[in-house]
Amino acid sequence: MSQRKSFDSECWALLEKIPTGRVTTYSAIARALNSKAYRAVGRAMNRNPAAPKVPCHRVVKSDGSLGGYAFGAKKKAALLKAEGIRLKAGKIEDFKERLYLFPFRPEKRKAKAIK
DNA sequence: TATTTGACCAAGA
DNA sequence: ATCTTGGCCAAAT
Repeated sequence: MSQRKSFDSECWALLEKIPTGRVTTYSAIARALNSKAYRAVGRAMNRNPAAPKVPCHRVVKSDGSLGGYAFGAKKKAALLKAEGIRLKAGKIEDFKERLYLFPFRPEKRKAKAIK
């Protein structure tokens, strides 16, 4: 009963947790799923189920550049700017501060550190 | 089943 | 700073 949803579905679900005006990285999503499949995450985005509904445009690369977008990189930049993200030389300004990381929860709740 | 591909990442030159 | 190389994982072919 574990993992009855596909890996891709899990990725899309996490996207909805990204606050407006924030961005996250492919790596962060993979880590949230306790995995290193950053590439699989990106592929999942391309196979995005409902583009405007799922904020896949808020997912960027680790170095602060936007990365790709199924509707075109230009569109992605425009969407981010509309959310208040400033771009500088094709990269996100104050990337670290704009970056949103998902709560990291280890499988073993040995310590009640979270929740 | 094996191979290929991809909206990536990190390190090295 | 850019470019190359190797690695990483899941889904598609």
